Amino acid sequence: MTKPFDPASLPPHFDAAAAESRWDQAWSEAGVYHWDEARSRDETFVVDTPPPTVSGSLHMGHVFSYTHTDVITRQRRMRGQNVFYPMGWDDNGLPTERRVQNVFHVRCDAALPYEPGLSIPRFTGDDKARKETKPRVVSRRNFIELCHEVTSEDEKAFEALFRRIGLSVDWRQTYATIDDRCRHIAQLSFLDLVEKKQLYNVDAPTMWDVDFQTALASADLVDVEKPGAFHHVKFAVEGTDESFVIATTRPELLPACVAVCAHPDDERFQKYFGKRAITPIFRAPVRIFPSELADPKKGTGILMVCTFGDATDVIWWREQKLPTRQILQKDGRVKPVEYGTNEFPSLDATKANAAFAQLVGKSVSQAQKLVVEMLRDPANSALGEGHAGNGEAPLQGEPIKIMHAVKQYEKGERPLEFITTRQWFTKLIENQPGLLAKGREVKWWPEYMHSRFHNWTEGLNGDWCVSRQRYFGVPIPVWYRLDASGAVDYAAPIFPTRAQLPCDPMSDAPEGFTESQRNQPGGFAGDPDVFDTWFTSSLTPQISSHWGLDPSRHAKLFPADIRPQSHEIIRTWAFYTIAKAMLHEGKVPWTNVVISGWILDPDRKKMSKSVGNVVTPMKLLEDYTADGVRYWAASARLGTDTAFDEKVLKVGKRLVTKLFNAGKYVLAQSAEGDVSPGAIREEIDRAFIEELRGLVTKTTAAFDEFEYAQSLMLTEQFFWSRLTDSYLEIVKIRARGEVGDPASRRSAVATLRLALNVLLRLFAPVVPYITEEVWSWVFADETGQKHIHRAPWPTVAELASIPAPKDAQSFQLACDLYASLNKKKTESGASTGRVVNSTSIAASATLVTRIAPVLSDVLAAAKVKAHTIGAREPLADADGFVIDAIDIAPKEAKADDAEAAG
RNA sequence: UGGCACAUAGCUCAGCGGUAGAGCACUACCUUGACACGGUAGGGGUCCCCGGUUCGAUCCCGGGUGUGCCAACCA
Repeated sequence: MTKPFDPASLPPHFDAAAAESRWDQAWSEAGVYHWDEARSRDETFVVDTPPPTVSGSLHMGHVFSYTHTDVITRQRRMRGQNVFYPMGWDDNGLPTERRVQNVFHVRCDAALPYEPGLSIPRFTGDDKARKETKPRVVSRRNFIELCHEVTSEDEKAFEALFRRIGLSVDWRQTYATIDDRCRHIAQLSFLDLVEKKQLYNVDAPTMWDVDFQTALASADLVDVEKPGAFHHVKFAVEGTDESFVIATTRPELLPACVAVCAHPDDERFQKYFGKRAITPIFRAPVRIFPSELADPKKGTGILMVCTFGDATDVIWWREQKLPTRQILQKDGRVKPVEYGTNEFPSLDATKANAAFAQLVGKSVSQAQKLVVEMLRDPANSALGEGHAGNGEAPLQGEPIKIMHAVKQYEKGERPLEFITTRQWFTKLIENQPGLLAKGREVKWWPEYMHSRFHNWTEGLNGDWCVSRQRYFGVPIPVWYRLDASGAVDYAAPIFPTRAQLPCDPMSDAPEGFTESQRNQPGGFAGDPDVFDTWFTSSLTPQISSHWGLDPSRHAKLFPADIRPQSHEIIRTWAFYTIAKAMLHEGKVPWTNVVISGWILDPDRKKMSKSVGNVVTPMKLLEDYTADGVRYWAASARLGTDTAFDEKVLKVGKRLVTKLFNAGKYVLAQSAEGDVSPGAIREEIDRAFIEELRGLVTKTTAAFDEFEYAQSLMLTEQFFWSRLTDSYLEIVKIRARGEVGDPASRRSAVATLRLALNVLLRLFAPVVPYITEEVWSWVFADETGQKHIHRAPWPTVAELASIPAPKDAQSFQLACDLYASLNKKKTESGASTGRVVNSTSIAASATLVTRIAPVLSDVLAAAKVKAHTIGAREPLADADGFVIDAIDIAPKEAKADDAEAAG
């Protein structure tokens, strides 16, 4: 006898919310998702989880991609792999910095000393009070402590949501990108790269955001379409009576003009090469040189080179060894300079200085207006006596308005500037070939995502600026000596020893110095800067593996097996992670990158907080259950952007309900004696199992290619259309013992139970709650696998003991005949539940023979009392079963239905 | 301007060298003992356009068009 299972003990409807919290707790207590440190690397599956930014909230885009990872991970766990699935929190960086400033009304000053035990209350005042109260200024270390306080709350909320959606994370393996270990490993990375001569510091023009006042890397930039205008400005050619007109969108940089250039083949300007031009207003003599980079068709074909208007200016400055005339300071305003010096030569220094004085302290846009006004004044012409056109205004015509793409910081508002500052750089350019090779070594899913990496890497045009002039981040672990006059010696930085890490050079003194020597002549100064957040985030595989801290753990967890992420950060996160792994150990950081697409809103726009079109998960989890939400996420293939569609969630919830009901029904079927797979002996049962074998093969192959959506679709189709709509309906009567002998009843019950058991496991990675629920009713005890998520993934080998059917199509034929009978009933205006007194069936001779072994089940299911079946020419196999006649019994009278009885 | 991707039923999406699929929506019917969050039957598509390869193309190749992304362009 089967194990007693009383379906009546179950609630009529599945209470998903209760089950979710119950199972989450049970899984936690049982350690179902724990990584086993004792098992070997080759048995282990390591996930390099994306650490979400914890300043803010999670939306469906997060749920989407994290579910993809979880589905893959769960299937690996069921395949017996020792899964390492950590979670990180990215709290390092600007978003947290801003939030902490607001929450506590504080500002950070890296120069201040650390105040141990400092406690700052939350700022409760209104906006007015905020304006009137001066923010409390704290040291960087104290600021970081405050960041921890704020982010730990977000972390709790995030963890709760991630648990609710059933991420099978090993919550013992967590980190925050600003915690001690991450700081330690990031600083170790810095030291290692210094030792490997892959890191250097240099005083050079750097991409700079004037609002945040920090250096940037090209990966931090975005293009923004902005209005601008071409200004046509006349320059004179020294020692001639000639002149030419340049076009510029940045007339305010005229005082920083250091040269003029045109294409070498441009006949209009060839005669000027080697001569000097004279700028208007400032009357600075500047070189005129040829360059292939100048486009004869653009503007007027001849242009001014300034220090620095854009990236090309930097190239010309470097290649042509042009002088530096930096007129913008770090806040984007014009700084004081003096004309008539070597640095700022002028043929009329008095006039130049008078003009420039008006610009000092002005912003770029204010300066532009002023310069344009000056250019309208004929007195400011570059053209001296003897020049044709002497006496006209330098500005030729009105500025021509255009829209053009301008690079700016992705989090910023104003176009970036190039400002000469001292920064630390990681070498990329000389490593380009190696990086491209590493990109090919990694498997990309989908494969075409590799081209994103390849294109970006191939297009690199500078090293990676890793220093940022911010407060909240990992400090750059460097001090500099001060000479007797107090000047900083950047040439020989002092690095900490590895034992000193993690360290904050603004709070800690270098070895051989005492704190009293800080900022004193002959003493030292700490580097006030922090790392680019990607400098730390690019180490997530090493952070999880405790690189540099625990060699044996590192060997077990590095490189990782998969890196899940979305495509817009291939150029940042994926790229930098590959770069770090290569530079440190010559390895790839992971063997597979799996790329999730985006969730788009119904207008096909990316769901993002800044656009304000995000859908938050909580309501959807309540309405459609965690499994329903996961079903939605798992329905989308890797790499594919998907429009958010609530209908899919509905389908997911329906599946959950159906699994609950089907599970309940199947497990309620019982038979005397053995109902293990050995009892499966009927032809139709074996034919059904044969199809199940095909499903197991196909879904397993799909998962091997990370095609979880394909696996889900196949499993769902099989469950719905093969099991519940067909097989279950056809064998119902036999399973109830109303037809056939006890052995055939056992065969039906055994088949139903085996199919349910297998299907639950195939579904488990996608819908962990309902599958665990149904599993727990009977299978948990029966198999000894307490949790389905540790139960083995189904294999064909596991089904090998069940003999193949005589005819692989037996089940399909039964379905065909059953459908034909149903169709005939429907056409006759009767419901499919009606009893058939008699019917006559015709088919090809082969079909008549082949249907025989499964005929009784079909007739029972269709409630056929009497039938004839015979071969008829010229019916072919493809014609299927033809129902010639059907005699449907009158509607059965119900005992309690007087009307129907009459 | 270049690279990549996508273009299939009203909607969201599968599929794929052999004359089109699912779910939702729609129509008709059925409260049958797991499930009406169900079932049965059905309507609905020049598989973006034009060429080519092939016995045969929605699928492969070439060229368009449209959409999205990534990059270049910033004088």
